[in-house]
Amino acid sequence: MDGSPSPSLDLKISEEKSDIQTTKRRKMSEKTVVTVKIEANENKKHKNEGPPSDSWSWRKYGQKPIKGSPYPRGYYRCSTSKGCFAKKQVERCRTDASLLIITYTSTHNHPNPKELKEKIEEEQEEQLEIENLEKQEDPKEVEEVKEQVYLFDEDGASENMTSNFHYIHSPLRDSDHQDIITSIKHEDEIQFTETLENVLFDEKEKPLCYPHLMTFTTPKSEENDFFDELGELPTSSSFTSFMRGNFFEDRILIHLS
DNA sequence: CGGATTTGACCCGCGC
DNA sequence: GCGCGGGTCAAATCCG
Repeated sequence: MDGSPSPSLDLKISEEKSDIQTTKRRKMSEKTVVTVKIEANENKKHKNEGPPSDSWSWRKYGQKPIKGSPYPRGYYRCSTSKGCFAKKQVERCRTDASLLIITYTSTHNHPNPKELKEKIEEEQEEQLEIENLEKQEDPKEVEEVKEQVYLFDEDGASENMTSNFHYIHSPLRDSDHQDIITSIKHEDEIQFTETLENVLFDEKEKPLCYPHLMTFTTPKSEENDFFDELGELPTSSSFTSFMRGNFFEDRILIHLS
């Protein structure tokens, strides 16, 4: 404080900074919250508070202790692309250390490297198939395969994957198959947000996490049980449709290495 | 040596 | 206006 060289300069810098920050903050409305169950806690030895790996590469830029929680929150931003605004926050559930709460903010503005790689490999395989068929000189079959490939590109199934960049819905990906499961919350799902907010973060009356609600490691026969339990909650149609639409689609496998 | 992580400082919003 | 809590920055440090 005593050594501040040029007050006017400092002021200017801080003004610019605050403009940037407020702009950033306004943009941060798009959030997806994912709770991740980590069964194999033994791996904590290797990666203490480390985040589960997903198909994006993240760079940690901060960590803060969170009031009321024994666990700090880590702040990560996407390091794949320089201009990418995607961020995530990783913290442990206050009441259940085996639950990670990951909050994704903003979407990636570039393709997912791994998905891109998979796509390229897929296309190469298709190309190979075409070439093989052409060798066999079966024009009809060749045409069929070509058509399929064409349609795949035409309807945007592959293009959208790389142009829409809404990857936050399946943020975590595979490798070692630990049991993980998760719930996901989108900020624009207001009713559901409130509901889940109550479940996860109601400090006044309830524990902050309901592990039994989160642990969908084998959901086939337990789905109904889960929804039975939810019956006590003020479920709205958007809530249930959200759950059916996204919840189980986004089953997540985590690689802890 | 370059990229990733750590960590204290700083800034901002919000509630009182 | 002040203090608190959360989010970000950036210098120092670590690591492959």
